[in-house]
Amino acid sequence: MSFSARLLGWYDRSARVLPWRIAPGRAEVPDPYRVWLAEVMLQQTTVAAVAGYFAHFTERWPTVADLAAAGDAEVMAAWAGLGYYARARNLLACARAVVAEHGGCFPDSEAGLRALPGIGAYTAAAVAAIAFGRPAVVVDANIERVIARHRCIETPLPAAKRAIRDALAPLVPGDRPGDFAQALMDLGATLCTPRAPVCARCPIAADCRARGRADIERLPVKPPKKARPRRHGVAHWIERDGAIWLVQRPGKGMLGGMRALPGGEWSDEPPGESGIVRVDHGFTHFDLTLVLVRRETADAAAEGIWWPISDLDAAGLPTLYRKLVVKMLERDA
DNA sequence: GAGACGTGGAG
DNA sequence: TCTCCAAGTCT
Repeated sequence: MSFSARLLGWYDRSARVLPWRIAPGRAEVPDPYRVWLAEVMLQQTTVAAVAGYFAHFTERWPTVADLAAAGDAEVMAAWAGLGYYARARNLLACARAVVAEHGGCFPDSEAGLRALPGIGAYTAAAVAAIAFGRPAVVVDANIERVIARHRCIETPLPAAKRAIRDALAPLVPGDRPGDFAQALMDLGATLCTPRAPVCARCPIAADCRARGRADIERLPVKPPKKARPRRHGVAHWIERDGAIWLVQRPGKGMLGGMRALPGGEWSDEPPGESGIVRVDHGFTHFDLTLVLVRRETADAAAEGIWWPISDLDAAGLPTLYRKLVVKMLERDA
């Protein structure tokens, strides 16, 4: 039996049930908007983390036109806590481009999708395959791992991407390419896991070159990690009449475009003053220690908004600031 | 190609 | 506690 037949047979029996997925065998037609939204949310983000956000977004903005008509602030606030906030900025830009330049319908080709904001090689291929049945070569981190092991590719990532893609391309079936891609991702997420893969239940183990190797977990080979430096910052708690002063961070860079507590630039050295509350927060490429100090007044020139303390959940603060606020309120309590 | 860019869960 | 890392994209 062919690679894709074995894989799809397994998928028909074992596909995960996910809110954005149409179960294999159902005649239902996928909604490209929902497929795209899920794919963007799932970039570098776990299924568990995405589920609630996906439900909220699709309920509040059922179509791409609804999303395109939404305001920047409400979309950024709805994304708060999910991370990688450039995705939210690009999400909105993409929705607006689909409405303005494509009459509200997503392009049905990989190239057309790839040209939209926030849609890279992976997402373009995934949407083309899943939403439009195009035989695109979908390669994400799961699929890289599955193929690197199946072919025993020893080249370290990211240089191995070419070999992985070349190995996968001839395996993509003309029929059910979307299920094929999702099957490989499910396989990587549930059986061909980074650690302790379950080869005994793998549908493609028969011809897997890494099966049985004691060092199968070594594949795919990845470059060594770099140490994360620690940085420091000060945030200001400016309170008046049961409200606190919130600002919006610059459109680019860390937490770009997100609502935040005001404060100084982050630095490599600890600040002179010690705060009343402190949080340690890990980002991808550095750890941050942020201290909170009271201030009586905001910068006269600064743009911002007085936000009721009783309704801070609705402010859409990223996790860093939410942690600080929670600690501050616990302290006062 | 390499670095920037979040967060929370698992082992 | 600590490291790894999850359906990547952009510059």
